[in-house]
Amino acid sequence: MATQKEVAKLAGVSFITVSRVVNNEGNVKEETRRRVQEAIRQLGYFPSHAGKALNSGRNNTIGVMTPARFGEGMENAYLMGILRGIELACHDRDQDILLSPMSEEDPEFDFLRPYRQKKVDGMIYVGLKKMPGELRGEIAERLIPCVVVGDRPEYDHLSWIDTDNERAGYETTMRIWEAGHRVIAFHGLDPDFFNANIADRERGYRKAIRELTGKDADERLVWRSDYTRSGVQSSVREAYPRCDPRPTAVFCSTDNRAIAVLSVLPELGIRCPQDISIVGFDGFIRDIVFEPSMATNEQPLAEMGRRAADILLDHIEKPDLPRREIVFPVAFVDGESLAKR
Amino acid sequence: MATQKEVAKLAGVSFITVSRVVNNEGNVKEETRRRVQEAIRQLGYFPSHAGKALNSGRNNTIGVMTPARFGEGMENAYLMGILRGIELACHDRDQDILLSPMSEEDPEFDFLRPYRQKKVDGMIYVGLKKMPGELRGEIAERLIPCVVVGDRPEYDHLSWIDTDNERAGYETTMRIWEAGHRVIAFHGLDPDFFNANIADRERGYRKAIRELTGKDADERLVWRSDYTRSGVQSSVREAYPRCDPRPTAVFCSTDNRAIAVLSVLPELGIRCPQDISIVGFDGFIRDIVFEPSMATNEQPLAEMGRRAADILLDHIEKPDLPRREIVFPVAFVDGESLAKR
DNA sequence: TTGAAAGCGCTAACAT
DNA sequence: ATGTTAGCGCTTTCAA
Repeated sequence: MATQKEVAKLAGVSFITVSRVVNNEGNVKEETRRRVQEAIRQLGYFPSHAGKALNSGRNNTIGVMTPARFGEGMENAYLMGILRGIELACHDRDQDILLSPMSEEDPEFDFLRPYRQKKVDGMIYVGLKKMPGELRGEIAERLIPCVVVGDRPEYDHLSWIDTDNERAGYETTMRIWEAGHRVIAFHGLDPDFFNANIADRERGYRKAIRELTGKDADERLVWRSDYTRSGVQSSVREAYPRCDPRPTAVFCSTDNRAIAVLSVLPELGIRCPQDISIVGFDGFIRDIVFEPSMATNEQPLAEMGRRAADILLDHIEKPDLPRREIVFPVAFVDGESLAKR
Repeated sequence: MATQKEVAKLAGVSFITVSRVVNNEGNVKEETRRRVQEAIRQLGYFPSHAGKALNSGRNNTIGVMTPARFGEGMENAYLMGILRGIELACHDRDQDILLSPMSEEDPEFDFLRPYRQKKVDGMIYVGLKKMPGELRGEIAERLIPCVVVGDRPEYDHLSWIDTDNERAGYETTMRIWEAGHRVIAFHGLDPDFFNANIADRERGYRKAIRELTGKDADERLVWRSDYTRSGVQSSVREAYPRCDPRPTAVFCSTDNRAIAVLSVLPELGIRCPQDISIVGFDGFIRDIVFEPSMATNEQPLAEMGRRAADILLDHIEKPDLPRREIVFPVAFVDGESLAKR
């Protein structure tokens, strides 16, 4: 592919003039400019990224680091929603996105590699799991432009964007109560796993229950499992019959859980919403499950991704900008799965 | 961040020795190597990508170009599945993935930009729509390493990977027939749109019907709409009552369509699977819709993405390799939505 | 208005 | 075994 030099030769000027034309700098006679442009067109010249990057230190590329992986089906609708927003912001600001396939199982995985190689100007961490401590330390110390999405690493120099999961958990529980339910179960995550979002939702649930009943939540009403459908199903099979009185509503910490809970109801001989109400969280399945339509909570994923990228790019351009902490609200979406009693 | 030069200074050697150590070349005394490594560690040196790329012409990055965008919810489970596979291959072969946010609405969008800038070594086109003709021409002419996924641009130098949609459409129709159905509708796409996959599935349907009945398919049984749920719904509302006799099964060209069809049944006073069977295509909702569980067809998306990336990387490494054309089989997944009669 | 020289970080080729 | 020179494509001085 053609280089500046070749264009220069064809146009009968020096390569620096080509550079000037390409970058729309002044100080080029109109006729020269035209000649250069013609040569560019003729040779199909395109400025090479590497030369530019080497020189300027800028890549016009941001990295997305995440322990979450692309999956098939629903698995990673969260990551996809965030990426959608990042993409929009990057489109507006002429940036590309670099995905570096790394997995935590890798003994020597290093989320920051793309930055260390100067392949990207900054990074967005989409953290369904917590960001590793050493990573936080290094990012803070070396002032690496970075924005965390979906977690709140209270750490200097780390900007983050999150939704108010605790509040959403609280308000959802309140809403279920107001619909007339007095025994409300929560379906969360096994303690072997950790997920900040889910933990926050549970905290909100507990807080609401405390306020509403004057007592701490009955632990028999807090159901738990791993991430699998079968795990959820067996947890419900076990936990439901043990509850006394039986819950009339289950607040599920994710839509996937809500679906799995829904699927196990027939064998327990109960129906939704006649016998039990179900509320989910995420909004991923709103368009898919429609009988009953699912009451859930929706996070503004695209908006979050977009803000993350915008903040990151601001940081990159002006390193002294103060870090940002943004909490997005979660929107409740009503559905038939939540019935009045 | 430290450079080779600084490391060299600290270790008391010349920068070329640092390069040798970093690249594990021979001809370095063990003691020198150790000294250099210590200096590298101390300074946290990491080879810069730009310098290397400028020199070698290789970026160790492949681009993914696609008119499909990341979406929220189900919208782009297809793209996500493919990306998953690309990611796996790239992980194995130490490559990164570049996403360049471009949209066709953009007057001056140019899918090849990242390649022209030498930001990537090759590209994968994930084509739910057909690849624009000029693009195909340029790629072929300039021998740009490129693999097309989900379409078959019969063109020199263009490798592609696709699933056998026509055969899947044919076999699915056969299967529905074998289940005892004699009036089988097909739900496809409005002619205003084009989607090679869906068109192929329809072709398979028509072929099977011709073989089975000795006649061309009854056009009243070929339903069509745009991509929206409400579009699908109203198409069914209109088309179903006009059929005489009424179909006992609908072969939907995508799962999204199947869901939408399912959702409109109540108002038509028919139930699935008792009154009408439904078969989908894609397998995206297998884990979500379970009453009835959906009979569908699954494409091996991750495997496809993986092969695409592998082929692309082979092409990049050995430009003279012949182009590849790979057809993956589609797997039928049985479900309660397809009932015997 | 144009150009020459130097340097960004790295490696290949050629010394020593 | 180690170092020197040159050059990848570009931009930033500085000079004409």
